[in-house]
Formats: sequence, C-alpha cells, structure tokens
Amino acid sequence: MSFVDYSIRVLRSKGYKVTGPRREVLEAVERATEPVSPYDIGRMVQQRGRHLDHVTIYRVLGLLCSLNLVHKVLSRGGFVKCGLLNEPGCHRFLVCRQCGVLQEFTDEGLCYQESQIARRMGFQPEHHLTESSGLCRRCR
Amino acid sequence: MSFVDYSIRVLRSKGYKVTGPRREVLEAVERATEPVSPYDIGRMVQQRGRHLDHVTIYRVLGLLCSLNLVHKVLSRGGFVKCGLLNEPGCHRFLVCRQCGVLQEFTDEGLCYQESQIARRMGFQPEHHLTESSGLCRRCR
DNA sequence: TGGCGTAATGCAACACTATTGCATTTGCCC
DNA sequence: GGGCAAATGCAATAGTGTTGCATTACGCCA
Repeated sequence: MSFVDYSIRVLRSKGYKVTGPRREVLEAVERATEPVSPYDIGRMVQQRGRHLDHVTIYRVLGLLCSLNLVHKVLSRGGFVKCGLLNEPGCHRFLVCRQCGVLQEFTDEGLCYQESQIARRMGFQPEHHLTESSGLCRRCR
Repeated sequence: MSFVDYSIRVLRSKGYKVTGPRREVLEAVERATEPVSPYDIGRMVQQRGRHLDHVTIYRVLGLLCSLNLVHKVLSRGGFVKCGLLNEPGCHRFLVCRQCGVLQEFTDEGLCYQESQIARRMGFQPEHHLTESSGLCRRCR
C-alpha cells in the first residue's frame, strides 16, 4: 500500500477527516526525495495548479507528525515521509550533507544503549533523535 | 580554567580578535543554564546595560560553533556552551523536555556503531547528532 | 605608547519561518 | 441531501536568519 493510501487509512481510523489539503500535502511529501519545508510544499502544490495556505500546511504537517506519518528532520529544517511505517520504535536518519538525500533506519541496540546511558545520568528517556550526516554513495 | 577564559585562549591561538561583543556572548552563554537563542543572548546582554546587534550575535555564535566552543541544540533551537571542551569526538545531549536542562556526554561505543551502520548503508559518516529527550531527575 | 591596517561590528533592509484568532467552508454521518 | 463539527483560509503579527556596506576598534609594530 502506498504512503498516501496508508496515511489516509490512519487518518480515518483516528477519526480525522480526509480533506483536499491533507491529500495534497501527503502527495507532495510522497513525491519529495529530500526534506521539504512547509513553504516548499506550498510551491509544489502550486506547480500543480492548486493553492494551499501556509497555515494549513503547518497544521497538516503537525498532525501528520503527531501520527508518526512524517518526521521533521531538524538538521535540515524540513519534513520527510516516514519510510518505515510499520516499524515502531526510534527512527534514525542518515542525511547527505551535500545533496540532502536521506535514509531512514532503526536499531534496537543503539536505542537500548542510549536509554541505559540516559538512566545512568538520572534521566527518564523518552525519545532518541539521531541524525548522522555525511556523504551518500553518489556524492562521495 | 573557566569556559570564557578557555574560549578566549582558543580565539587568540587561532588568530581571531578578542572583542567586546565576543566576550559578552561568551559570558551570556556561560551564565545560561539551558539552550539560548541569539535573541535570548541579546536580551541577556541588554539586561546588563549593553547592546549587541543580533547580526553580530549570529556571527559570533557561528564562529564559536566552528571552533567547537558552543553547540547548537537542534531540538531546542538554541545554543549551549560546550561542556566537554577537552574531549574530542562526538558530543551528545540529554535534554529535559520539561525544563530544558541539558547534560552533555560522549560515548565511543555509540559513535563506532553509528559509523558502522552508516558505512553499511553506503554513507561516509562524518558527524553524529544525538539528542535524547526525556525527563531530568528533578522533573520526574 | 601611539598610529595603522584589517578584521569585526552596527545598521538597514529584507526574506523566510512560524503562530494566533476568527470568519467561512467542507467532509462526514445520519 | 442537510446539519454539525472539524478543517481551512485570511489577516495580522512575531520570531528567525542573511546580506551588503559604512564605520569602528583590536592587535601589531615601530
């Protein structure tokens, strides 16, 4: 099932409406090959002859993030579709500093160790954010 | 040696001038107990009766980051002084989602594993960003 | 210790990013 | 197909970040 279709199912199952703007945003994120900002998405939608207010895009992205359908990539200030929809746990990224291309992965070992370290330092761990930057195969 | 003094030595040793604004920024970051934005720093400086242009603060912070004297905490959009000045390698943070308090650490094992994973996925790793969020001892 | 050259700063202007409140529209359920 | 609540669009505004250029001041050297 495609990212868009899956996301629509999740929206419905949680009682959120499936609206035109939400479809547009999902499709834009689906097409994107690197992290896109809310305004990037606005431009992508415009190129297809439609218009979305940027406020709407912010709100839709906020919702999609809360449902774990998209992630915010902090080191790039943009959003990507979740590439591992069915894998729970901590999602990590490899981001190419040159072209911005992104690979997502999870690793239980890392997650466990980070939690251990956090606890040892008096923290109650909740979430791990890991973004490794470097050069992808092509840019190397 | 204090963070400010150490930073001043580094600036001099690399041929950068030690100016009033740079001292002000260093002292503000020194005093801060959680990540501060460039504009936060501007306000802190103002409370002491001086004024710094925000452009200057951005430029000073950029320089200090490049010298690894301060770090940008992406998940908070703010800057902190480097708490492990003499430890090279990958610096990681635990950030309390409630009060913003921050602990810095390094872990060679994690670093090594992340690099291995990156290579296995075709990346040439350069830098690892890890910010774990959770609740600190006090907020728990 | 004072003058000089250059790095650093301040200012102005601007572009991008993000948030809030409120009126209007629209998707969904019956 | 109609009604209602959720979602959107609009307006206004605040915050964040960048660039170019004129002016200032740090640090070197005489």
